[in-house]
Amino acid sequence: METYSAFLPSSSSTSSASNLSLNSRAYSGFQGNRPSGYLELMSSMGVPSSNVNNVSQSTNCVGSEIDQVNSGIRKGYKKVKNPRYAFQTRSQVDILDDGYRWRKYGQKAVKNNKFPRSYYRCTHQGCNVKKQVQRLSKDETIVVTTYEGMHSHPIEKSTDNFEHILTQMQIYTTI
DNA sequence: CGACTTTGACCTGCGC
DNA sequence: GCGCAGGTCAAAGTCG
Repeated sequence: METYSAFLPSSSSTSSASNLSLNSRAYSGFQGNRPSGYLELMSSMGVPSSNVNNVSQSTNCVGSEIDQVNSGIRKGYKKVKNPRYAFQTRSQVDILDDGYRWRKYGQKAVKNNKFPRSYYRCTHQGCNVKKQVQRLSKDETIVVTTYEGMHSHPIEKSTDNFEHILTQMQIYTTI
């Protein structure tokens, strides 16, 4: 899971300026595949929404990465190479309500991080999208959410609030 | 009772 | 080969 860390503010870098540059870089890397920006990107990859009540202040779309690594072959699942997309959110809570229903299937302590990483799977039948949620130890107000895979079904909740945030994110990334 | 969380065990990949 | 870290499973527990 360290592969996407290059997209995250590696040093102190919670400043907006630093995030901005990182955002732009991450975004430009995406543009080849998703020319319409984050809103469409997230929508198409199945991360369309969240409840703004959970987002205390800013949602910095820092990480976004196609990490073609996945877990190895094991009973019941195969070596699939799904794209992964990481987002950094400044939030008081770990779980952002993105409109989908998730079931937690694991939690692990992470090295060099006092906060555990939580593993979630979309509960929709036939949809095997996963996400990982982890809080940064160096700045515990920041939650990093990594999505893996694409939803094969519509959103289950209203998404208005988060779309507003996404719009702002899009503005950020297009500067 | 079904959906969900918790948590220890297990498996795999990787570096040494 | 060994140990570590990351990722997943699955049984047990909790909750509405």
